[in-house]
Amino acid sequence: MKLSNYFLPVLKETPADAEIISHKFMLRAGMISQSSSGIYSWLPLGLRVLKKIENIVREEQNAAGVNEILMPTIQPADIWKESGRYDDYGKEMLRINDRQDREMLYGPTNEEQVADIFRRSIKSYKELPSLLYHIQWKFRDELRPRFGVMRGREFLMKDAYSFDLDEDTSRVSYNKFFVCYLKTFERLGLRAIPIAAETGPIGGDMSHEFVIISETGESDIFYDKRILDLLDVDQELDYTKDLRSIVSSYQALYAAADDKYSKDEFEKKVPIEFQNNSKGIEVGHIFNFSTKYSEPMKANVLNSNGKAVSVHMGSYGIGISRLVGAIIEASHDENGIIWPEAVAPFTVGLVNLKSRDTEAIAVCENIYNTLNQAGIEVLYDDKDDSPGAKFSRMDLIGLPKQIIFGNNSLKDQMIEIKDRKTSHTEKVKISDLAGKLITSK
RNA sequence: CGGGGCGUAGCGCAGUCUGGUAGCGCACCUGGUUUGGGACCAGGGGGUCGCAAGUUCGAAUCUUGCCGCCCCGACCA
Repeated sequence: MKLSNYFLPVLKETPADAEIISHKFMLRAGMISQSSSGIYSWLPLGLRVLKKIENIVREEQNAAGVNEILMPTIQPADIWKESGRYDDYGKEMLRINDRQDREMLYGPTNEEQVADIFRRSIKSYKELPSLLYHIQWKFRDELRPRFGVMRGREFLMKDAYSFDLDEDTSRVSYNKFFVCYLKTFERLGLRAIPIAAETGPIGGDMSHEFVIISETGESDIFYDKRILDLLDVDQELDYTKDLRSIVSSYQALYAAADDKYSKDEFEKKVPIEFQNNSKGIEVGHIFNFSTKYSEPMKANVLNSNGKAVSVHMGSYGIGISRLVGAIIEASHDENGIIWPEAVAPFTVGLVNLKSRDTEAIAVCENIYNTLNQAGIEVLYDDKDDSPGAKFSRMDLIGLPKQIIFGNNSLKDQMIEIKDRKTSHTEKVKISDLAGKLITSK
C-alpha cells in the first residue's frame, strides 16, 4: 500500500478525550474514529489489526475443533425470557421494539441464542461434545464506557460454547479451551495469565480469566511469578489427547484477582520471592455454567439409557476489539505503538527520504513491487514530507520494520533496515532486501 | 446513577470573571526556497462560539433549560 493512496489521518496532537496510552495512540495513528461514547468506527489501519487478531483467534479455534457459526446481533426477547435473563439483565441490555412492536434486543452475549440453535438440532448424547463459536459485534450499554476501545459499549468478541453430556465431559471441553487460549494469546505476542475467577452461583473451579499484565488494567491480580515461565505452549497441540496435565500445571500455581484473593493462601502457597501483585487487563474469560441455561431452555439430549438430560454448557470469550488496545498497552514506547509482528497492520514501512528524486522514486517503486511480490506486507511512504515527519509518523504507527531509503542509497545501493522495537539498524544491499526480510520472518 | 470537568475552525487551546460582534499554534490551499528526526518565507481560505429560550441598544461572555463528551466511583469481554 502506498501512503499517498492510504486513508491514514494521523494526528500530531492528542485529542483531549483520550486518557490512556492505547486510546491516545489509536486516535493519533488514525486507527479509529469515535462515533459516540463507547462506539467507534474502525479506519483502515485499525481495521487491519482487528482482522489480524480475529484471524489468529479463528485459526486457533478451528485448530481446536470448534465450529464457526455466525449468530445475529439482534435477538428476540423470547429466548431471554425463557432463560430468565430478560429481567435479570439490567439496563446494560439495549432493548428495542420492531415495527410490529415485538420485543427485540441487541445481543450482549449469546448463550440463549446458541442454546436455541443446539436444542433444535441435537437430540442424542452420541453427537456430543458439540463446540460452536462465532465472532460478532456485541452491545452492552455500560454505565460508563471508557479507555477507548478497551471498554466500549459496542465491541467485537469471539464467544464459543460447549455442550456436553455431564460434568466430566464438559471439563474436557473446558480444558480444550483453556489450552487453546494459552496458544492463542501466545501467538498474539502476549503473556496472558490464567487466573481463577468467580464462578458465581454455579460454584466449582471451572472459571478462569486470562489477564495480561499492564499498568492500565482494571483488575488487581496476585500471582506466582513462575506462572510466566509456563507460558510457552510452543509445541503442536493435540486436542484429541488428555490436556489435564497442561491445565493442572497452571492451576497448581497461585493466580487470583482481588475478588478471589486470600492473603493467607497467597503467602502460604507462594514463596516470597515469587509473589507478585500487579494490574491486569482481562482479555479472555472461560466459564462453565453447567445446566443453568439448558435446563430452563430445555436443551436436552437422550443419554444412553434413553433418558432426557439437560446438557452441560460452557462459554468462552475473547475480547477481540479490546485486544487491540490491550496489545498497545503492553507494547509501546514514548514515540508510539510497537506492534508484535503477528498483528502488525503491515510488516514493513518503506520510507523514501528522497521523495523528489525521480531516480530514487524508481528504485523505491521497484523495492515496493519486489516486496509485495514476495508476499511481504509493506506500507510505502511515498509522500513528499520532511524526513522528521516521516520518521515520527512511522514510529507512531509502529510497523515492526522500517526500511529507509536515504541520502546514500542511490550511490551505494544500500538501504537501512531499522527494528522498531530495538532501534537496531543494519545496512543491506538493496538486491538482498527481500531475501533478508523473508528469512527474518 | 452519584461526584467533578469540558463544549470557541479539522486538532490543541486563549478569550468568558469585568457584555461591544472572535484570536493563537498546528493542519489545509497558492507561490518560492528546503529534505536523515514533526522545515522556512510570503500570501490565503475556513467558525450559526453545542442547541434553545431569556436579559440587554448589544451576548462566546450574564440567566434558565436541554444535548453531547471526558474523568473519579459502584459493575462488566
